[in-house]
Amino acid sequence: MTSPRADSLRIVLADDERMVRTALRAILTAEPDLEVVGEAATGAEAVSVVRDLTPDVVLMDVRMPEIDGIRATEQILATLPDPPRIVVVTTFENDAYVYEALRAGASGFLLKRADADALVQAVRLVAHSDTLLFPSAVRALAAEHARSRPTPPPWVAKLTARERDVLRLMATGLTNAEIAGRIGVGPATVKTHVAAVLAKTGTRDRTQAVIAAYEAGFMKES
Amino acid sequence: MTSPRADSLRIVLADDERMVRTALRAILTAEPDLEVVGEAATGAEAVSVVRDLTPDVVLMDVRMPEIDGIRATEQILATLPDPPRIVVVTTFENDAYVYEALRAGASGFLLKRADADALVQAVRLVAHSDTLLFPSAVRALAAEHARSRPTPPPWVAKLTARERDVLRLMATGLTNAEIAGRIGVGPATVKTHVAAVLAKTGTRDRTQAVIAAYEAGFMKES
DNA sequence: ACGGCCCTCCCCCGTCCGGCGGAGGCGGAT
DNA sequence: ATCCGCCTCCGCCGGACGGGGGAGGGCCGT
Repeated sequence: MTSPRADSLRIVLADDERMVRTALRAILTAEPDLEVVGEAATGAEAVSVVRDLTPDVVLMDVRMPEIDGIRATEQILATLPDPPRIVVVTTFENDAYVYEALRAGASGFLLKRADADALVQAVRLVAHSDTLLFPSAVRALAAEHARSRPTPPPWVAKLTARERDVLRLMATGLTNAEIAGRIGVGPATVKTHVAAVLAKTGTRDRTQAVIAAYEAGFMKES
Repeated sequence: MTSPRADSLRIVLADDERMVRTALRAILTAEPDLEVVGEAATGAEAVSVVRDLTPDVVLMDVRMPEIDGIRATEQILATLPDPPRIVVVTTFENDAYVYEALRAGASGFLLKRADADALVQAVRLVAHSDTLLFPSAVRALAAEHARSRPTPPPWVAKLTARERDVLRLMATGLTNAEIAGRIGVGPATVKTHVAAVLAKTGTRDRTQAVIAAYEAGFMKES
């Protein structure tokens, strides 16, 4: 897709912290074959800067004001005919946003505490090739991960402790009577809790509630 | 962990196809800072060769006779005090083994059709750093992927096509009547299929059946 | 031609479930 | 001191569900 100029790699930095941009620029410009051609402090700015400068590689922070790195990545890849390779930069590994960014089409990701050597090699690597270390397999993996994620359910927070207990037991296949025996209350009480769970989850029967629990990843929070 | 010699990176190739080893050796030895110190044609051989030569990087094929690349990776990482970085080499992306290899502790993976430039850069990268492109986040992702796999349920095969349809619809929260309307049969027929599903899955009600479907990863085979 | 499997549908019946409205106690917040 | 949320229970009712048993038709392999 992106064809790097024969002379040097043109890079755009997008990060809301000036210090980070400065540090990245210092590291990258020390290399003769790398050139930082632009910076952006917000996602929106990143989109327009990239559109104007058509760099080879974008180092994109995930957490930025206005438009975050994921949306910016989406917009860049969707609107540009010959989009740059986008490397997502984050402070924490296991950042959930990273997976979404990869899903959005980012070519790689990078921790801010990576040393200078790794940084420049990564930029060169991602610019010259995508058959390696980030083939579509990883993107598919991330996509799958993100697909099972996008249910950061709003209702979980609204459930009371008791209702959570009951839902958890519902999701193991117990009947109301069995749940009652398990948590040491009367069957009528369980019915009340079940009704509350159904109302708060927006489901109409226990089966749908259990499905919602699974889809929301509720069963993994054991 | 691994501390590369200041002079050059010592590499071991493990692949059952001689041609592949030759090709990799040709590419790598063309670089002044890379040195191929050993080869192995089987997983078992790879383990002993690595143990003897203590290289910095191992390029490991996944599919090999006797012991495959995954087990070899496990054994190397488990038995050596200062293990090398292991890069898994595969022909096909989306190779399911790749995820298991990453889970076993491999530092990266590489497609055989990767070009020479990408190959050498990847080797350097993986030898010098792991804060980048394959931090533990990706490994955790691979682990999660592998963890959700090992549920190849025995009963799925025993379900008839119709019963699979019904189970799939059950797991979307539909009632028998709704399922009947959806697949264009009478409610009585659906009841029959549901009963068959319950019997074959060893569950007593639709809720437990849906749980079984989710636990078995049945819902991902859409 | 026959048995076997699958899909289709029927009736009866007992149970479980979910919706309705109501009630008491208890603790924390205002 | 009062209100509000949570937990605990009660009865009533209609509908959905699951078990049991039976039956007809189509397809396939023997």
